[in-house]
Amino acid sequence: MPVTKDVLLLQVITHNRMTDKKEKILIAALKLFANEGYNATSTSKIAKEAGVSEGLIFRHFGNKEGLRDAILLDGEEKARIFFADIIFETDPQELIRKFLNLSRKVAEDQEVSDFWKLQYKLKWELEVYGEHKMEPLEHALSVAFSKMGYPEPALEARLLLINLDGIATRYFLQKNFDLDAVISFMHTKYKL
Amino acid sequence: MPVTKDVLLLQVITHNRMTDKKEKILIAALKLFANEGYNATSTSKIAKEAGVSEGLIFRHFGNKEGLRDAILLDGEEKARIFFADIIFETDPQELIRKFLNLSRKVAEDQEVSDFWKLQYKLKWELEVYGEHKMEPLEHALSVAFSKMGYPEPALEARLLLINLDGIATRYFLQKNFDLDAVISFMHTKYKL
DNA sequence: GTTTTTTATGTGAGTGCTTACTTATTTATA
DNA sequence: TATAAATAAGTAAGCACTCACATAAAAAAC
Repeated sequence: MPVTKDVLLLQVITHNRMTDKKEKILIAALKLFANEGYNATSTSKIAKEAGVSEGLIFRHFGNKEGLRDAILLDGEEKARIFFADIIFETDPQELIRKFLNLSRKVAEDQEVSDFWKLQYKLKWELEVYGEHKMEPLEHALSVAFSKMGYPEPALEARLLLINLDGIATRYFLQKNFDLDAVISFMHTKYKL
Repeated sequence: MPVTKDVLLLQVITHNRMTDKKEKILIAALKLFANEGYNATSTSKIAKEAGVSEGLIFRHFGNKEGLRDAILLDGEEKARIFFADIIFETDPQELIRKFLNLSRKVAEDQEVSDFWKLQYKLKWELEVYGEHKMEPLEHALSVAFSKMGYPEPALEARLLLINLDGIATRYFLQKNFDLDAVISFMHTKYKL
């Protein structure tokens, strides 16, 4: 069975249900990890924020690392959904355009913004990049650049993704970063 | 008195001297903060790594934050020195070439690598970008692009610096990142 | 359909250990 | 000998995690 957009969406709809309190722990941990960092957030703090006994964290997730991994696993799914619309675009120009619009889409929604901030924060705190998450996107970009006649589509795709990491760094950390100026400049560079 | 390369270098040579053990603490803390993170590194660990009693850290730096700030302050100076050779280059093509060579220079020296890794790690842990550190470099790049006839030199410079942040993210976090492939591709893109 | 048994969910007071930091005392240097 | 540098041995607070126990929900037995 081939992987399609519908299959990706289905995987989220059929996601295993969980208890109210378990979900509250996940939401509280996501918020605290994103704002204070993983190591700086204690399990007692998470329990307090979630309105739950501390022991329940360990009942559901085994240990603190288990809670972290549960959040990361959930994140992989969210990321795939977030990229699905780009990956299955057939027109190359439109694909690049949609890709460049990613950061604007992130900036528009506070919850989405927090999610990606956490992803980058954890990357640096745990020192794992998780390149497999970006691989389908890189491949789709590479195909698009190839269709558009670029001489080095694979490298062109990689460089564009590296650029996205740079933009994320600035957007989340530099207080007066002018996102629109940079994105529209990139539009002209790629002749869109 | 105008700021020149010599003035920048002088500031390091005349830098206040410090005791052996104080410097050992700074070196150990830099290494541990860079590789394990600020919150994940205990003062006792630093003392052990430096071969020094734990109390000495607090005698010299007051508290853990004081040690962190001392490292960051030292870092601003190191960053200026590191960029000086690029900023005072007059030939635009050579300036861009030297800039693109920065990451290779970082990769060559473990201590320099630790230093820049720490800078980025702390950026994310403390959520401050410190754009003023990069401003002279951005200005120099902008002038170079202007000399080379680029229509939007300021934006071109900013995009190149953003790219550097992306490259740093990959270089420090993605285990199999091919730095040389990306850098040499950028050389061709800028026709160097 | 009610009782009994089993399982899943949840609690809060502990556990030993580590943390950042202090203080009293000794060692080196000028 | 006076002052600064360094140490060893603390301290209270906070950490991740455990455990005996309570309750609620589901399954099984009658």
